[in-house]
Amino acid sequence: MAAIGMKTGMKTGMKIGELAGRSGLPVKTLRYYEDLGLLPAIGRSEGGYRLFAEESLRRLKFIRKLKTLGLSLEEIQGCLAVSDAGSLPCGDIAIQLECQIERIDGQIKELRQLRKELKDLLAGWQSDPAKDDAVICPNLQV
Amino acid sequence: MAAIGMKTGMKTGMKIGELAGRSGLPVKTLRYYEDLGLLPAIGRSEGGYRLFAEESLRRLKFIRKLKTLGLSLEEIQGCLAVSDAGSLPCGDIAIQLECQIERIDGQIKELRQLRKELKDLLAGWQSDPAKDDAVICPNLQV
DNA sequence: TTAGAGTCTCCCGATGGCAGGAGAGTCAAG
DNA sequence: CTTGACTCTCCTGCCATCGGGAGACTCTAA
Repeated sequence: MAAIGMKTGMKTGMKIGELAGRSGLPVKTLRYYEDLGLLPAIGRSEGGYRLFAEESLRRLKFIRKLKTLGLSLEEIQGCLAVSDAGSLPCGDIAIQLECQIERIDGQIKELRQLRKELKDLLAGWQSDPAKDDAVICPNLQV
Repeated sequence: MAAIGMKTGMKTGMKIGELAGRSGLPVKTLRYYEDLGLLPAIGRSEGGYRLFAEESLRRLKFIRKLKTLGLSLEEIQGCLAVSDAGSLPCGDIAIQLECQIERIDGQIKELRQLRKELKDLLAGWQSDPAKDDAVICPNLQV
């Protein structure tokens, strides 16, 4: 209690709109994250407004970064839990990212397989085949 | 009205259960397709049961084939509409399949890009970096 | 004091392709 | 006639990630 007008010192938290503006995320998203436990508020104002710490900005950047890397909110929550427990989450994050790479590899493999199938099919495609009432499209062996 | 017991000749359509059994698809799916207009029934029995023609089996094979190739039911419906209009849908199907290849290429590209990003990130990963209170994970530039 | 902006909770919608179930009617065999 | 299998319509849920809006409340600046 030193001086009057301690605007910077007496931070009691920012409201959700400010956090939205500063983070660039919609208010809805922030509420959603808070509901999930991903983004804890430091409390509520007398009127019931969520109050967030400056720290939340860092947390949001972290969340969005992992999201752009393809992690689900649930996986991100796991990483954050490690961080919140006090230890550096780097190891756990690395594991998640490696899992993500494997998932991506699997997806790429499937897509390539499918692509090959399509290509092969189109390679022998007859644009104007003899009409065959026994099939809808003579190019498809169904 | 020739003979009695014209079991094979007097086909008035099969009920949904038979079609399900013969096509290997769940009843629910068939009803869904019929609701969408993908699989028209030839009518209803007195009791209100859907009645399907033999033709429906061919149609279902066609649908499932295009589905395994990654087309949406909406796209398949487009192909079927051409067929139903009397012309061979081969050309339109080929267009859809080429679109599908392009989509797949786009997806593969995105996935590869993402994979590269992840790999690069992990390449310089420090499993036990110096603690930095300004970031949650020092390996992520957020 | 009052207007307006911000915030609250709660509920619905959307995407795609069905699955599960309730409650009621239909049909064939015994 | 009865029983049990089949079918009908209609409603809900799922998977993830929010977006939109209603109705009520709070806060701030003039």
